[in-house]
This record gives sequence, C-alpha cells and structure tokens, in this order.
Amino acid sequence: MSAQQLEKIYDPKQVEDRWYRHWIERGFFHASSTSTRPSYCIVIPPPNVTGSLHVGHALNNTLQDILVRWRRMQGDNVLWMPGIDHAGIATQNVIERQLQAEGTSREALGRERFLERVWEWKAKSGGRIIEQLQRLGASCDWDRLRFTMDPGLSEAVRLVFVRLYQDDLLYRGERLINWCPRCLTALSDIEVEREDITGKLYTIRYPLADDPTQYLLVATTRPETMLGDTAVAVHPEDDRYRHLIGKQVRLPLTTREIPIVGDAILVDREFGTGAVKITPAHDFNDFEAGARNRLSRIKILDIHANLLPETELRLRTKIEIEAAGLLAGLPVQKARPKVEQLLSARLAIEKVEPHRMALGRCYRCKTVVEPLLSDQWFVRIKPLAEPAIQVVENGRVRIVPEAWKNNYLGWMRDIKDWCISRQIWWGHQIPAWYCENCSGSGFLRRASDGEPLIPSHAIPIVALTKPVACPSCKSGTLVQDPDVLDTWFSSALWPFSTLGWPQQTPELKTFYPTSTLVTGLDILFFWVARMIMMGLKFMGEVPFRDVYIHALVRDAEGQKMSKSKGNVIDPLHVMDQYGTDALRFTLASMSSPGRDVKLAEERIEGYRNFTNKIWNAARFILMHADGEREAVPPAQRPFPNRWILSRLTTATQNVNAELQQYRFDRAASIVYQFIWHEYCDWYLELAKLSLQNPSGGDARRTRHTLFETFETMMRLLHPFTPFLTEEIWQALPHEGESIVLQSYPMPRDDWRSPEAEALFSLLERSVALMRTGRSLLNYSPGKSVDLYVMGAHEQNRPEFELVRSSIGHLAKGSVEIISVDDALSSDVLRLTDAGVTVGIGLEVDVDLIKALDRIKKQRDDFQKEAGRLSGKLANPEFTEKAPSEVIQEHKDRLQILAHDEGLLKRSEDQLRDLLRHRST
RNA sequence: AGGCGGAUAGCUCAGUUGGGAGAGCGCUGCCCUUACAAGGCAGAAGUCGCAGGUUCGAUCCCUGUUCCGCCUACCA
Repeated sequence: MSAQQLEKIYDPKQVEDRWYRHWIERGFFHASSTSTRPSYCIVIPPPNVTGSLHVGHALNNTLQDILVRWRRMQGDNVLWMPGIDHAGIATQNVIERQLQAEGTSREALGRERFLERVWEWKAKSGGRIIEQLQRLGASCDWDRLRFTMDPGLSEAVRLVFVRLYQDDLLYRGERLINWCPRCLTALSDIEVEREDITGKLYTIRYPLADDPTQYLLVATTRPETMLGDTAVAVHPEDDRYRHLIGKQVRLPLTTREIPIVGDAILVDREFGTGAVKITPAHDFNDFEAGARNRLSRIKILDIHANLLPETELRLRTKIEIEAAGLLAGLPVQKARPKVEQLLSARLAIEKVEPHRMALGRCYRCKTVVEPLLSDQWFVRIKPLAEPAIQVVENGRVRIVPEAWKNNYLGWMRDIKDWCISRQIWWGHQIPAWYCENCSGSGFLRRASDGEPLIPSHAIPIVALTKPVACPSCKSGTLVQDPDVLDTWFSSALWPFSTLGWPQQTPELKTFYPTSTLVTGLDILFFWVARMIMMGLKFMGEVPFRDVYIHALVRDAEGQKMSKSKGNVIDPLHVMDQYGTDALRFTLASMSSPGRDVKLAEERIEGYRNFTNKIWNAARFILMHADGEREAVPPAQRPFPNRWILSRLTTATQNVNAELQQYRFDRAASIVYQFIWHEYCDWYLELAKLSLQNPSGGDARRTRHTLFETFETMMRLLHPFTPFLTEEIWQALPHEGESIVLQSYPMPRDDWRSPEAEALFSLLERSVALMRTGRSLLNYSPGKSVDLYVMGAHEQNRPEFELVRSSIGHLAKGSVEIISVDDALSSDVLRLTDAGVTVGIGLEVDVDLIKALDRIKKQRDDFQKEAGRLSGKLANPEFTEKAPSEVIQEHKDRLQILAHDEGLLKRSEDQLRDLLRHRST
C-alpha cells in the first residue's frame, strides 16, 4: 500500500473489525500453558451476563488491555483470562420481568422450568457484552472464556463450600439479616446501599402499668414496628429513669405490658428522650439488646414487608381489635402513617420532629430493605480475614494507589460474618441436604412455589453430591437446601477456578498467582477482599500481586452516570463516532489515580484528532521513507535525526516507567506530547528540509531515520491505540504478521545525544523568537526576519551551517553570528531601520546544551549556596562574625557559581537586606 | 459520627529530595506553507480554597478552617 492509497482522513470503521478478526484468527491472544517465558496474567472482572458495555467497563478493560498488550510485546507469556458472571439476583430479575410481560411468573413455571428458561436466555443473548469487549479491542484469550456456572467452576464452588463446612467456617442459623422485600431474598451487609434521608422522629407516650396517668416518653423513627416491641430500654445510670427499671409499661394500641430494662450499650442518654423501644425481630441493635436482656422476638412483618394478617397480628402482639383490622396487610410505608394516626387519636404522641437518618436499599432493585429474622448460611469470616489482612500489610499484595490500602484494612478488621444464602433460584444451589425423617415429620412446602421450608433445627448434610442415604437413619428422604449461594461466592474463587482448580492444571501452575488485578473501587469489598481470603485459604497463596484500583467514570459535571439522569455516555456510540482508539486514549489519559474520570465528549474529539494526526504523519512517511533501517551509527547521522532519536529514547524510557507504575495518564501524555509536538511539529518539518535534495547522503540517512523512528513510535503507541497502529504498521514496509507480536521499544543508550538536543534547543529558541517577533509586529510572511546569534565559536563546527540554515528556513529569515562580547543575558527584540532584528542572548559554545545546562545548574547551585549562606548568617551561632566577614569567606565560592556579576550582586544585596532586617 | 480523597488558567487536570507555575480543550490574532484546517504559528489568561506556622525561600512540609465528593457506621 502506498501513501496515495491512504485516505486523507483516518476512518476507524474501515479498520477496526478487520484487524480484530485477523488477531483472533491468527490466535495472537492465546496464551501457552507450558511456556518457559515469564508469565503475566490478568483475570478479567467478569461482567454480568445481563450486562451491556458502559463507560465503566470501557475504562476497566482499556486499562487491562494496555497492560496486557504492553507485556505481550515485552515478550511475556500473557494470559488475559476472560469470563462472565452469572449475576444471580440481577439475572433472575431480568427473566422474571420477561415472564411478567408474558403474563406468567417464576412460581407458575416452577424451579426446573424457570432455570431452563434462564439458560435458554443466556445462550441466546447472554454473550452480548463479549462482542462489545471485542469491539473495544480487548485482547483476551477468548478460547478460555469462562462462566461462573460452568461445570468446572460449579465443582470448585461445591468443593469450597464443603471444605469450609468441614473446617467449621460455615454455619446455618436463625439471624437477623437484610431482606429485600421485592427480590424476596436475604442480602449481605454490603449489598445494602445507604441513603441519607430526612425522616420523622416520633416521641410516643408509653403509660406505666401501675399508674396509667404517668407515662414514659419513647423516641422512635419507626412507630409501626412498636407492635413488635418487647421492652423499653433506659440507661442504667440515668437518674431520670433508673427507678423505673424492672417496672412495666403498657404498649400503646395493645393490651400488652412490656418491661423497662437498663441497657448501657443500646441507650445514648443524650439522644431523644433517653428511652428506647426494643424490637428484637426488626432492628439490628434491638436484636443484640434483646439477646442481652433475654427478650422474646415478635415478628410482625411477612416476607413482603407487609404487616402480618389480622389474626396472626393479634395473636402475636395482643393488638387492639380495631387497630389490628386497620393495620393488617399494610406495607410498612403505609403502616407508619396509619400507626401515627391511631396514636394521635389516643393522644399518645408527644411530638413529631424532622430527623436525618440512613435508609438501606437493595443494590439491585433499590427497594427499601428490612431487617428480618430468618434461617441463613453464614461464613465465619474472621479466621479468613486475618491472613488477608497480613498479606496487604506486609505487601505480598500491593494495592495501588496505596491510599485505598487503609480502606481495605479498616473494613477487614471490622468485618462481619458473611451471609451467603439467597432465596432465589438462579445460582449455585447450596450443596446441603436435610433428612425429613431426622428433622421431624416431613418438611412443609411453600404454597406459592412448592419450595421446601427447612426448619431451623434441621441438621444439614453437606456433601459434593447428593448422599445416597441419610447417614444417621439411612431411610429418610433427603431434601436439598433450596437456597443458592451469593453470586460473589463464586466470584471469590475466580482467580483459581478459571485456571482449572480443583484440578492441578498446567494453567494453574503457570499463571497462579496472577500478576495484576484491575478493578474499580466499588467492588473492593465485594470481590477483591474475598478473592484474597479464598485464594489464601485454598491455594495457600495470594491470588494476585498487584491490585490496581481505578476511578469511577462520571459525566462532565461530575455526576454519576445513570439512565434516569440521561447523562450516560454510551461507549458504543462513542466508538462509532470517533473510533475505538480515540475512546481508549481518552480513558487512559484521564485516568489519574485518586480522582474520578469526568468524561466529556470534547475530550474524545480532541484525541480523535490525535489519531488523525498520526494517520497523516503515516501518509507523509509513506511518501518518503523506503523502509530501510540506517546502518550508519546514530552518532554519524545529521543533526535533526540524532535529536529525534535522542528524544524517542527518552520518551520510550518514560512510557515504560510510567506503565510500570500504572500511571496510564502520564504514559499517554508522554506519547501524545512526543508524537505531536516533537515528532510532527519539529522533526518532520526539519526532515523536509533535508529531503529537498533527495539524492544527497543526508537525505538518505534522514529517510531511513524517518522510517525507523516512526515504526518505533507505532510500537510504543500500540497498547493505547491498537487498531490505528496495526493499520499503519501493516502499510509500512514490515516483517512479521502483526504489530501485536513485535517487541515493545526499550531505551537505547546509543540513541542518546545531549549534544544534538543542545543544537535543537538553540534552533527551537531561535525559531520561536523570530516567529514571535514576526507575529507581534504583524510582519508579513513575505518579509525576512534577521536573527543575530551571539557567539563566535559555533560557526566553526560543520553542523552549525545546517542549524543556521534550518533556522532560516523554518522562521523565514536570516541568521548571523555576532561577537560573544555582545552577549546579552536576556532575549531582546528590537525594531531597526532594516526591519525586524531579533537578538538572542546565548552563550554559544562547542556543546551548546552542555553550556546551557551548566549555566542553569550554576544558577541553581548558586541560589542554593546563597540560601545556605543566608541561613548561616541568620543563625545566632555566627553572630560573633561580622556579616561582611562571612560574605567574604563565601565570596570565592559564590563567584565560581555565579554565572554573571549581576546575579552575584543581587544576591549580595538580598543578603544585606536580610541582615539589616535581623539587626533591627 | 468517623475515615479517606479533592480544591492550581474559562473547563478538565498534571506538577516530590521546597527555589522556573505547566498541559489538553476552549478563547484571540495571523496563515488553506506540497502529511494533516480534525491543521500550522503566535498570544491573552492563575493572590496554586482561606488563615496561621516552619524556612533565607512554601502550590509542595505542619496546624487550623471552609466547601465538594467518596467510603464506613447501630445513634432509636
């Protein structure tokens, strides 16, 4: 392909799909399980099977892909393990909505047919996100795609469950848990999202049993739960109330009397009235307080968070007949005002005030969750957390940025047992069976869906597969626990289950522990912490060395993107409009640590322009370069070539160093800066001058360098913009099948040239000065600008003529050398009769940059030395010496350091000022 | 309530042994110069949140404070 065949504008649509197919067909992303090369492995945070690519995925996977492509090009045996999560509750909700639309329900279908239905759906539309990840360019090893409910992974889940049970790290019991009344399942603590709202604080009169004219004022935000009260607590050292402890109060709206207890843990004397009602079955604190005070638990809500039916309500709570009729069956939100109304009718409300409080919502459906008493499975987490804390403390797992380390540690040290059972159907069914015979006389079945109701006291038989018979009675019917496991239970095993565990596969041996995990902060506790715990428990080794935590993507105003706000940026749309590479580069360059990514479309447009800039540079290269690499050592090539090689090797070094530290933003910025502002803006312009005489040796060497640097640049850029660089690389003269397989550039010492950079510095400053002069004075492009370079030595060097003529061409002017005696310490601009004359105050030396650097360093050193001297003078220890004496002592040294007399003089003046200050 | 992060140009953000205030986008002016107008060149624009402290010298270190965001939490 030649330059003429390249369109003037880069069109990603013509390119992306074609090369992605090529990569896949050729198997470039397939990792070897037996390679002896260093291995590098990332396991993907598995997107939900219900998922569709959003910007968060785009960021997460772009960063992973950059790392993976970078390491692959460095020669590592790279495995990026892809997969999908079955996403229990989320997926079940999707299918249930479909059924609802069809006028049926999961209950009507029954468990077995419902699950068939989910699998059918999964087969048909469950993999959509995979295609979307591929559009993003994700270089996963798709041959190894895993699903959390694959047979192998399911086996791993069961084995882990059994082993945890054997090690007494699992238990089943009746506890208060977070319950979603819409999903009809238990949730773990972290699956509840807290929202601050302004509610009401009601102060209610509880009459004393032995003197109903007196009452105790009790403050509550949830009057509707008072029917489940089994006591009122006061602080045992509260003088207002201590005499009441042991007495009874009458629960308003009921005929029931409940005790007043003292409880120093529950009660804060400062809050409300200092008296708290205790509802052990519907509040976490009250549950604990109830246990401490041996109070009974009265459930007043059903699984839909409705108040129980009238008979049951009356039976349990001895509620007034009228109230029972009015309250039965009401959802809590409606019961609350109703109770308020009933209480005020009986003059039982002292006051109602607005009150800030936290409301818990289901993280899947946003329904308000209720604390509910039920039988659930829990992981005894403390023994697992302990080693997981240690590995982060001692750095065996490194969290980047380190700021999140304390976040992790704080949560882990205060961790609560993990409720892992869910009352849904889609997921890994718990491998526990119960004997109907040994657990009583047969299990009841739930009317709605026929699921067995396992009594609290039933003894679980935990096994990998269904036991042939009950181990104790040998004859009873065995019924499997109807619950499934929390989705995050299987995710916790991801780093080793995807590699084949519990089989001892070559993959496991080669890639575990994995290298890096790239994830958002939002699943640090859900996922990262649990993988570390499970990895240590079952593999005896951390699951990954580094955890890179990236930011959340927000919209341009910093708002969380949500469909309801309509501020969602759809990555698929962006890829269509600007190209995948532009999106990737934008995400990488905006991903600085500790800060959310505020994505605005203009940024993407800017980087789209960047891809086009590169495209056009490629067209230029194809017009001129012949694809040969220069055999002449870098040191012998003409100056602009030495300069760009030197800059390229610096950029290369920096990009590698930044990627090493996960500074995608800085790596991207270095590449951008180099390609656009050094390579395109300066080098290509300089190269054109040399190419004007195509037959000369300089032109040939320039052509070769032009190609060599550009080709290197494409490799440097490839992890960020894989499609563009592949398309260009393939158009260039090349050997090999794909840029994917080429080596990543490494810094080369023979490319470094401080001397060429010095020459360039002179050139750049000169040209800029001349252009500025022209622009400021509105000087027409046709007229010439003269530049006087101070200094007489440089003109004796052979290359100076080249520099001088280059300056002249780029700035459209002439350059003359004048005596160094006229050197000025600053740049000046002056208008003369002859036109614009620009003088540049440089001390021209044989090695210009060395001279400049030396001067700069001298100034710095001088400033520091002067500072130290000032410090000494200000120090009382030196007061015995006269200031002038001290200055004299340092004068020689300062004189050596000082570049010019003026600087020395000014510093001395500053010192004297300081001393005057001190003496007054 | 506690913990963490942020505040630097109109916008989005870089900026570590403490000494020069920077980039991209936007804006203004000039240029369709044979890779690119999705471009080139030049320019304007900031009391580095506020108040103290340490220092010869503070965007940077310390203390306090305001505002914003996030995480954790049982204040009924």
